[in-house]
Amino acid sequence: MTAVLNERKEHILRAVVVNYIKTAEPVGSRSVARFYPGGLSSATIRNEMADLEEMGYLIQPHTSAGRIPSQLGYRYYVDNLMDLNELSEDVAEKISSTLSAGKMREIEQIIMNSTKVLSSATNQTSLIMGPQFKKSAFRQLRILPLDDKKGLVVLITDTGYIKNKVIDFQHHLSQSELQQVVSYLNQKLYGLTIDQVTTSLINELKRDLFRRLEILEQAFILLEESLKEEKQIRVFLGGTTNILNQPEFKDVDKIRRMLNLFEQEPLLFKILEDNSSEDDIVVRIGSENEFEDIQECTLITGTYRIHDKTLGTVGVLGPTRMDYSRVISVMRRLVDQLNQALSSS
Amino acid sequence: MTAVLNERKEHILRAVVVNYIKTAEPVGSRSVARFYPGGLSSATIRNEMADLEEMGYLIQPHTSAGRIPSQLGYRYYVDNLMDLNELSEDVAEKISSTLSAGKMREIEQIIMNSTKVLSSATNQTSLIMGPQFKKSAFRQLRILPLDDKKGLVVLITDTGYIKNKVIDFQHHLSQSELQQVVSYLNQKLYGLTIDQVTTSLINELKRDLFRRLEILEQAFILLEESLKEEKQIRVFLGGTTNILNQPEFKDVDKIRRMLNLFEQEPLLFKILEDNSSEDDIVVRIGSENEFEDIQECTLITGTYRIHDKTLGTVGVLGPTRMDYSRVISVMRRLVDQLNQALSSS
DNA sequence: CTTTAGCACTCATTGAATAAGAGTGCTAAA
DNA sequence: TTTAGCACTCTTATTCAATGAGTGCTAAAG
Repeated sequence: MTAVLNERKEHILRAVVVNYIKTAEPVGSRSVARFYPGGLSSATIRNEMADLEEMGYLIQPHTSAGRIPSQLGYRYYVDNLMDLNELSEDVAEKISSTLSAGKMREIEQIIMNSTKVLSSATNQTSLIMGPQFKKSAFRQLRILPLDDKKGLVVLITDTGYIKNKVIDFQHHLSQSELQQVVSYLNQKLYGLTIDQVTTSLINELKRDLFRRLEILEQAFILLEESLKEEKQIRVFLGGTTNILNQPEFKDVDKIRRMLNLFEQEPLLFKILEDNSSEDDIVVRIGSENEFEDIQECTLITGTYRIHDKTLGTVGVLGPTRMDYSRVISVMRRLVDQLNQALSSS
Repeated sequence: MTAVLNERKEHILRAVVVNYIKTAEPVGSRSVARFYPGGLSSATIRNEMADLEEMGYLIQPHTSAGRIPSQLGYRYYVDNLMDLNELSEDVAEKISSTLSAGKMREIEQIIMNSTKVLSSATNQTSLIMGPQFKKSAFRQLRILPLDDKKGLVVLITDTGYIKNKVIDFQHHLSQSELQQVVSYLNQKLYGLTIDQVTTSLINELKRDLFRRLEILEQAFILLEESLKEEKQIRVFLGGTTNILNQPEFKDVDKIRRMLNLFEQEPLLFKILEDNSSEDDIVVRIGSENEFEDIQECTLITGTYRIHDKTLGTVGVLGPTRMDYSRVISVMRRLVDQLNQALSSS
């Protein structure tokens, strides 16, 4: 990857990153000297730090200040220097217990709880994208007559989504006519993902059915609305107030921009979706993020799956000065548990 | 109500309130003099203002500053001085169009949209409590067999709630057995509110049924979970970032406390529920609020109904320096539209 | 008795000047 | 190559005076 630093420089870079993550203050040569095992003097460290700055790994906020890691510095740290610390017992415990308590829970419930654990365990804002409805496979469609004018359409997918909608019948429908329509639809749609149920397919089905029964215009509404819904996948947020604890967000204006972002679900969705990869865990530091609004932040994402099918993405968003090691281990753990919790249902 | 002020004092109090609401700056005698129609000198105004302060309607932040309304001052203004300004055409339009666009919408969707209009039209944070599930009346219970091991329980209330849950059958159930159970349950439960379906009633039903069929343990889970849910009514928030625009929230610490509150749904629920009254619109200024966390704020609430049954509460929360007139007219309008939108579905 | 002009006074805010302190870069010696 | 030493830089905190908005009070005018 990037040019390899000699061991001493690596030590120093690590010292700066670790210290800065902890204190949020520029770190000077003296503190690094204390940190450095093979007792070097601060003067030597200063020279090395000047080098590291020239190479782009460190930044000096002003002449008489210590150094802070640059984006490149963080990147080098994450790629080469960071060692994943073990999760403390209680955090691991907390994650497991939150996710496995009652088995009989809705998928949304599971996810909402996940945002809570994730944000509290990382002290950052967490965001989790719910399972992508449009990638779920159609399993069953049912119509429950409520009275002779109304019915309840129920749509069930393989990922456990259950959508329903009350519809008005235009004309009276006999039980057997309803049966016919429903079983026809089930037969045609079975196994398709919601993605694949295009408007044209629906229209085709409609034509087909109208030939036999001149009714049921509305029975299709649920399907059509489900399609629209692809743009409305929910993103769940947790710990949004955590950013207020970060000194980099002591400026009210920055806070506003950030919270504003949090209110725009579609944007969050895009951000998460763009980062959803087959990879285990992705770390996007600063301007590595495509979205301007978070280019002062680091976004760490992971994907969760059910039966090896990618369902959604979980993310942690915070300032670039973030405890990478901790966040990554927490997220790894969470995704594991999430996978288990979901596949057992 | 409170002691009545003479006309001149009322004029002056109104001037102070209106000005302060607009500018967020303490208003001095000179600005009131400009505002006052019957050209009085600032000295006279000063005397009157000193009186008003002594009477508790005004406050002087420090000796050489103008006056700001006290809580009592706001109260007097709201009760006696405020004239409800007409809603501007475009705001009225916006509310109507948001709520009546597609008729075929879920109740949750309607409410989420409402929070958006409400917050953007008032520049404050809006909160809306979803229909109280527990006060809805049971209408129908259905069980849809999915395969021979699983079924979908569907619970429908008169307020349009549809709850569903996949259950595992412990043993195989014949179609007719299922029918029996279901119709028995429907008969027993019809018309009861969810509130009234107590655990003891459920247990009674269980005993009753077990005598006939030794199965269906899980069919009750939906019911039982529905009961638990009474504590989980969702509160929808809109425009939380609006508080950041208020000068009274320029302190990061206050912001944190406020946002923290916003993250605690159960608390929000309590706050709204306590304020839900049969009355049209309720204004709670400062310490009139029971909850400490919002005693620097004003909460204005209204209730929406369907067929004359109170369903939920909508609220606007902001600093006591709030444009009462505007918020109240917007809310009145919104509640009206909401009532219409809900009763037409 | 009420209103108003006049004036001294108060207090928050602003900006400049100063002091303190942290940390650097450079030089020269080890 | 490393290190001690020192002058230098730049931020932060503090003090101080100046500014100005607005008041309260008094005494005169209506």
